[in-house]
Amino acid sequence: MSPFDVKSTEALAQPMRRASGDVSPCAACSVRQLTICGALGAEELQELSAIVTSVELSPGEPLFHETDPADYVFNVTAGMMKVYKLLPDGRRQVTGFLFPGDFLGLANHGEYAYSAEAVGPGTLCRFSRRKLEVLLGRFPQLERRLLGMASNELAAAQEQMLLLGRKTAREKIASFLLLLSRQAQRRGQKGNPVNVLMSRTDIGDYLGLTTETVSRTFTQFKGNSTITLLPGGKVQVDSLKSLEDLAEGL
Amino acid sequence: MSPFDVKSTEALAQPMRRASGDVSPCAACSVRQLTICGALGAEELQELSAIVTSVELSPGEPLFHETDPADYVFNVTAGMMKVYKLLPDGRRQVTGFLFPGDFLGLANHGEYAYSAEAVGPGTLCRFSRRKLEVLLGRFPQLERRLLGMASNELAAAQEQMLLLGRKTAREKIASFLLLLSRQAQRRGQKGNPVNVLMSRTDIGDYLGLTTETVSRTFTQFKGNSTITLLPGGKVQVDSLKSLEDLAEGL
DNA sequence: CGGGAAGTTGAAGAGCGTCAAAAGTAGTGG
DNA sequence: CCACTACTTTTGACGCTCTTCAACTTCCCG
Repeated sequence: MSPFDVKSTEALAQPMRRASGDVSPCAACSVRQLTICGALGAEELQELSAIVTSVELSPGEPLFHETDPADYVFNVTAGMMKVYKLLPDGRRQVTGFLFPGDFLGLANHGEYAYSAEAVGPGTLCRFSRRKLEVLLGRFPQLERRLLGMASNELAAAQEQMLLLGRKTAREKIASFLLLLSRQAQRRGQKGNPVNVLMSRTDIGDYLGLTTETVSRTFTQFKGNSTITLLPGGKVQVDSLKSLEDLAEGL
Repeated sequence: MSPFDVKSTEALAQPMRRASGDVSPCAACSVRQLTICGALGAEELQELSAIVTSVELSPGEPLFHETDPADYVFNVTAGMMKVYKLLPDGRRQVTGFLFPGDFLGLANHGEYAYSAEAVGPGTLCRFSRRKLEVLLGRFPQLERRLLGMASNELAAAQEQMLLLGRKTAREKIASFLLLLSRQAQRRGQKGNPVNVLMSRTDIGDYLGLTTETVSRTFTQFKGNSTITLLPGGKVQVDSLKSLEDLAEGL
């Protein structure tokens, strides 16, 4: 992958394929191709798996907090994480929802730049930052992959700034539903109905809105015949065209 | 530099120092230490300078437009650039102001992910993306530096999302003035008075506000004895404490 | 079931946007 | 040097979107 030319990850999550004789748990990892580990061959992968430990989180359990010493970096392997920043009075901005294959652990002066916690139950791979850096020096393709992922995140961040700064509540919600749908499709799931696993509060904190406005806007879309709210947090998109037009302000 | 641990660039812009015998223009570059070029030794620098051309821009002149084929990447060497994204109806979100040493050219599927234009007169170094990628493969420290810069930008983007999603107009303007002041100090200039070189419209498009609100908020801070507006777009900070408290919502 | 959290709905209000006009600033040419 | 124009900034009045505060309903999970 070119480090500049950010192709959205076309690779789909593979079903577990554990060849007999594999000693590395990473070799069987279903999200390997989505993340930095996909850049490595079998032997290199084994070195990587030597420095990794698995972390399991319960719903709502924090992984780390902004300003904690940033000794580890992580890879989501199952579930969904949210990362966010707080203002002193408690106002919160969710800067992203992370899915299997996504990478966390960006730091600033040795401290995490944001907080991270599990939305539902989740599992992650934990790498010692120090040890991973040694491997980065030895395997340049790891670094290249990391750069590609960072570029991707940067493009997403800019799209989100456009949303936060210039879109209306309707446009924000429409964009959000489309984003969730497209992300699901990239992970090989179906894009409709959309699985909205996070709470209204989390959605509001991601879009710069209150829970009430999020709820009202959903209701409005329901009245529009744009969506139908299904049980279990699923949202059926009845008019994709409507949603796409709304998202772009048309 | 660790690719994860993003240290704010402490290096200051150096005055031009051209040793006799230098053949590479890069060797004399005053912002070299601030950007990827600082990762290279003299010989490597010469290879880099072989693939670079200089670009001069007049005030307001575009460098590239979102969706243009992304054949080049750039380094700002003088002046200030703004990068932005547009909605179909013309609403604009400025995602960043770039200063000497900053890097541009992130792409998505071979197309630029945002538009870029000069604010005042500016100059940049232009690299062919293709040729630079070859060098990246040969000089891993270039890639590491690039990753460090991308991580820095990512942290800044998250801070900006917090601002756009959760801060009030007053908090946004206060944060903006502090950001400009700190950036100037990092570049070795003095942080007070703050040199505000961009228009009210650009500020508004950066902070998710209208020009009118930007102007009104400046007026309000003036009445507060927090700032004084000086001719030439300079803003004198009279009470740093006020501004810092405002920025954090205290 | 039953209790608590999450979500929805309602009414009122604030903050920021919109529209309009005045004041300031800069550049141009006589 | 000043007048003229064009643009940017500031100020004012008003309106609308979204927030705030509150009550009610629905959904979970024990």
